[in-house]
Amino acid sequence: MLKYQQVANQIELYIEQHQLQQGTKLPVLESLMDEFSASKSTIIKALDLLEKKGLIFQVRGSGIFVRRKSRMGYINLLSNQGFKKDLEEFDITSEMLQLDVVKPTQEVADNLQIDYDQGVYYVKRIRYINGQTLCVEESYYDKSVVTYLNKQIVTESIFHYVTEGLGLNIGFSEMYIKTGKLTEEEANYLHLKQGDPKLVMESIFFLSNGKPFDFSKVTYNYEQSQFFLLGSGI
Amino acid sequence: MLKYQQVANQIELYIEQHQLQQGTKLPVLESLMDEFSASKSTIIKALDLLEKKGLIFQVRGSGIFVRRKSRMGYINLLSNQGFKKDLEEFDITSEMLQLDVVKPTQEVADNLQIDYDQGVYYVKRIRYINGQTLCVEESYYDKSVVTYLNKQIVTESIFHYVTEGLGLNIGFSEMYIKTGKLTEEEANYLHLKQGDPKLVMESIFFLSNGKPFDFSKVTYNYEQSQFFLLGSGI
DNA sequence: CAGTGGTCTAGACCACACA
DNA sequence: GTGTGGTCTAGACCACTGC
Repeated sequence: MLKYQQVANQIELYIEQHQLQQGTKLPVLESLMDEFSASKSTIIKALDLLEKKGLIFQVRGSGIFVRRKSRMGYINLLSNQGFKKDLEEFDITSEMLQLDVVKPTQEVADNLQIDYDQGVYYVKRIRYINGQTLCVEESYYDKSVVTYLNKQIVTESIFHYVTEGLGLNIGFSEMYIKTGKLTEEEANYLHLKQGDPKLVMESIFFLSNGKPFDFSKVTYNYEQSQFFLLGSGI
Repeated sequence: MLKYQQVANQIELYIEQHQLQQGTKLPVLESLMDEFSASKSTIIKALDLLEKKGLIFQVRGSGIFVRRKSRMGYINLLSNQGFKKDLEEFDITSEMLQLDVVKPTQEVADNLQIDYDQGVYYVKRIRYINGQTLCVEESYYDKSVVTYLNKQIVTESIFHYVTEGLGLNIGFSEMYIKTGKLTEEEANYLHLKQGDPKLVMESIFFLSNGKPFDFSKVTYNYEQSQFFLLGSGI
């Protein structure tokens, strides 16, 4: 693990364990440099990580301060990207409804940047949060990248399999969010009524070499889902 | 302006003007260092900015590549620039419905971290996109920070006034997103029906010293609004 | 004006991609 | 192995905050 990540983790741990309240000032840079035997740049890089995570904020000429905790019960749009680590915090289970190799529709082919005659894995799942229906998820995986899927992989974590099993690196993602009215089929899955509100999130995940490999459409239960997002800088 | 921002701007300009396509490889670091007479760290910091913005992606051991453009017509949740930049091809106007100094409710006082007897500015606005109602916005400003507001400021840009007119620095923000059903009043404003879907976004904006000064609740017309978000790293 | 965070540099060394 | 991006360092200097 990189040094600045280690430093960040240790500072984070310190804040948690000492239950530092919002506004508490952390030691000045020079102290942190001494404590962690690191250069200024390394400390700053660690602090930038924590700032991005929303734990602290830095004020030039003044100090480094603990930021208040954001509201509980919201899903973090930027850390909960389907990655294993973030899903573990909630009690999320999933049930597979379908797993097939299909020809992509134009929409899917466009988003995955593949030809219409290339096969894709189609996966349909329902996810539950603490036993309640959270969302219906339809995912398409480029079969030339994700060469094999089975029920076990799909029920556990596809992303874990992609990174660990296939040794691929996930680089970045795009997410699109809209609201609309539930169709009859969606309403049945979510135990809601047709015409009720839904939140639809389309995501595209890219390998670190820029190749898109996963296009997903997720329909959320509007009663079970709320999201949050931290902004920094302007 | 800082050097790494300048470098980032120039590279961005270069990509735009040469209409570089997705996957195009940019010059290697050393070339960029020469071209901009900057050190490696400075170039990397510039590239990090562009990566965060979603313009490029960097692959260790391989190169720096242009990322594809994301879909048009979506509002960037992280840009913090209002809608102007994302929807600049559309015609956005806003109408002020109310501007008053009021006592905060508990919800407002909590979010702005002030006492119940401190005054806050209450601003209610409607925003239109191409003549259609986009959203209804209710904002509360801590009056001890935003000491004065009038109709002109509110109709133009409050954030511009806060930064330029009052000389304050905006530091970071929190955003909370949920969906629900429109109330009768909201439906009237948005020219939709009671019970139709709505997307509600609550935002809290903080000065760079950590003081929250703006708490806003925005109710979007579900037919007119869609959002996007770029993820990077893991 | 003292204290503190941020930028910038030059260079050593490391980690990964690709052929 | 070569090329390329990333980490890390030590130190000079800059910019902002607040007494």
